[in-house]
Amino acid sequence: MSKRTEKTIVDIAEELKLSVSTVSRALNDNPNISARTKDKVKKMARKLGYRPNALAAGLRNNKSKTIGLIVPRISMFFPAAISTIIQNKLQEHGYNLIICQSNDSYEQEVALVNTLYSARVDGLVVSTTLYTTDFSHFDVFRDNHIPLVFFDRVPKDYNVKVIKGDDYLGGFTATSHLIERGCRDIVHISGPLTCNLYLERVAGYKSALQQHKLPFRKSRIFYQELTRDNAWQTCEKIFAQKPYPDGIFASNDTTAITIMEYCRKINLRVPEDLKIVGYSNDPRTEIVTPPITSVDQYPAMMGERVVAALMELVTSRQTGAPRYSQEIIPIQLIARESSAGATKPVTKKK
Amino acid sequence: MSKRTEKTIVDIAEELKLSVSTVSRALNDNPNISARTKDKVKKMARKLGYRPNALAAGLRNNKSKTIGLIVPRISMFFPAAISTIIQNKLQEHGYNLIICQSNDSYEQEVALVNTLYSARVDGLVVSTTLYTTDFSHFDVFRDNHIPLVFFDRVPKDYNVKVIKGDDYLGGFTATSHLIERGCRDIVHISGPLTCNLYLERVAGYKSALQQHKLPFRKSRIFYQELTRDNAWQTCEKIFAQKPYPDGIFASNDTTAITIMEYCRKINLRVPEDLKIVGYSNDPRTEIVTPPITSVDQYPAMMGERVVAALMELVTSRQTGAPRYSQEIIPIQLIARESSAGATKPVTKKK
DNA sequence: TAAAGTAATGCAAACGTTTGCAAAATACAA
DNA sequence: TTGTATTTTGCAAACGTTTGCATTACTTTA
Repeated sequence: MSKRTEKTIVDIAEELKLSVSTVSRALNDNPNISARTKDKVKKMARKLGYRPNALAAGLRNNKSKTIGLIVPRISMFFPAAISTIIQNKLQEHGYNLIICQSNDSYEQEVALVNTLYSARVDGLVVSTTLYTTDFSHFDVFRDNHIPLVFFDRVPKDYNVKVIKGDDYLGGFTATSHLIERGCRDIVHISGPLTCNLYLERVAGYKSALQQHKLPFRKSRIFYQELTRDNAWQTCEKIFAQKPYPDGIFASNDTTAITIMEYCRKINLRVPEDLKIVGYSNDPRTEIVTPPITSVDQYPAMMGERVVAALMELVTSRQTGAPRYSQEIIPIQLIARESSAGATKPVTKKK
Repeated sequence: MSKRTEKTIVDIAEELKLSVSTVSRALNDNPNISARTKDKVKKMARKLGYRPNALAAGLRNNKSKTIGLIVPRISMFFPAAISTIIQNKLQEHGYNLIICQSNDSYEQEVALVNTLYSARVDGLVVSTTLYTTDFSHFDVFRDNHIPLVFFDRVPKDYNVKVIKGDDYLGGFTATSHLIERGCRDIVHISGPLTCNLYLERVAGYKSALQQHKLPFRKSRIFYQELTRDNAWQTCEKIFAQKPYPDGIFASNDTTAITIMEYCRKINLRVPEDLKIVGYSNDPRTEIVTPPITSVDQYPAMMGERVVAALMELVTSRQTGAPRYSQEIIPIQLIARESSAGATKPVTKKK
């Protein structure tokens, strides 16, 4: 019985003795409807409390004015920051955003891709799971030429639009920074190598060591999901026996912060005894004591580029515009107290 | 040309020489379709790469299996935590979630409510803007009996389902705690009173003072948007002249953290010279030095209750189930170092 | 005043589902 | 076998829009 109040353009048409097509056109500001009619229609629409039905319009037009977004989790700084930007930018373009979290589960990601396809989103933005190595669940989008953009955690060997940070340079810069500040035995705590961006940071780390003629040792690098618990456990391993490292480059800030807490517990001074660099420039790095050096990834810029790329794809759905390409967002090292110390000459060996 | 690949149930029907109705029923596991037919249909659906069109189904059924969520911003701890819970819970119920941010702008909130209505969401969950005092933009939902649930920042005098924290008790507990730890001159930094929950916390603050026979002074309470910048400025005001307060109860953790940083800058010892209590139990309170006492609001519980309430409303759309009621989620004070100190007897005056 | 041109409106089909009701096919009983 | 009950399937309308094409209503010009 409650449904009696839902007005449609048919109601407007009847009320005004016009045809539905005229009403539809009037509401959409079609140029060949007279100004007077438009006015009448809009007034009546307001009077009746008419609300357009996006489902019906979407069905007819084959577009929903909705974009899907899949991120690992919304509670982590970097994806949250990007989601915010994307949401606000898309709003300006008149698009809605369906934000979904995969919780870093491959199965959930697959399920989400399918429901978002069913929802007939006009485009999909994804930062993949840590463990996504098979990308065939995105085929529906790619093969149907529905705009598809990946950011940050992006696929390897899958032709698609990609916007990522400069992770190689990030790893290289972070490590070089530690070396320049005097570190000679640097541990790297990395995410799992199934995720491409960690691979690149590791490559940057290695390359920095090499360039400064420092030995690379497999035992000085750890691969793990970068959670607080794992960080703590790894610290226990690292500091179970001497010699202690004099620097740690952690591939996220949660890990870096946890390392610092561990150091406090075992009375290791940061930065005097151990220097730490994190990744992402999470605001938390600034409020801990001492503040932690980190690698900024310019989330705002990345978010804006994602939306720009998406809108390009959306508007050029059938033109021959290239559906894939890779864009690299720069990084910047933000030096803070956790890696302070005299910049030492780096060419001479210890 | 790309559209040629989009299969529909009509294609399945033709392929199988069945009617579309049979195919539809088969896919929906309707009981009076034979098992053999169901099997055939599902096989063919898979073979053709059929994907249901949620828009069409939604139009026909007058439901979209989608819920809308409006929060001030997704990058703040509390709304982010709740959103995560809500999203994951809804997924279990087979619902999609459209997360939107109002950025604490009333105009944006109004706009979002309208587009979400147009999108024909099956329900709406809202934590309002700081400045929302007129709630008439929600009338469309309320009057059409579309499930509508508010949490945390909830309306006043607007009959609707509400799930909120125990803000009065939170304010009371936080203040009492400071008093018990020896504070006699307690500043309260509150959010704007347009938002109901701050009003209640203020009431709790006052009542605690009164109960311990401490004077309430208007000059010791500040109303502001609880940002980092505002917190810093307020600190400058507070510490521009003596006597300094010996305790501050801040209505969010960002403010509490900023106060602590300010204290470090002016060499005021926390907790010896000044004790601090925040609100929300943001994980950041735990990693700063010293860790900050805060009031936990049980976001997980609140999120779960929100979804439960929503699902109740959704499933009992036309039964006479009450569309409004208020639920209070408990709070708990988490005492940390920022308010440490001997528990002093509180009855005797200074 | 009629012809021709332009502006404004209407008709009807289509988008992809679901579902009440009718019809057909099968099973069961006599 | 025939009739009846039961299971399975099909027909067609409906959901609320949009849009190509046809039609009608106005202007303008000669």
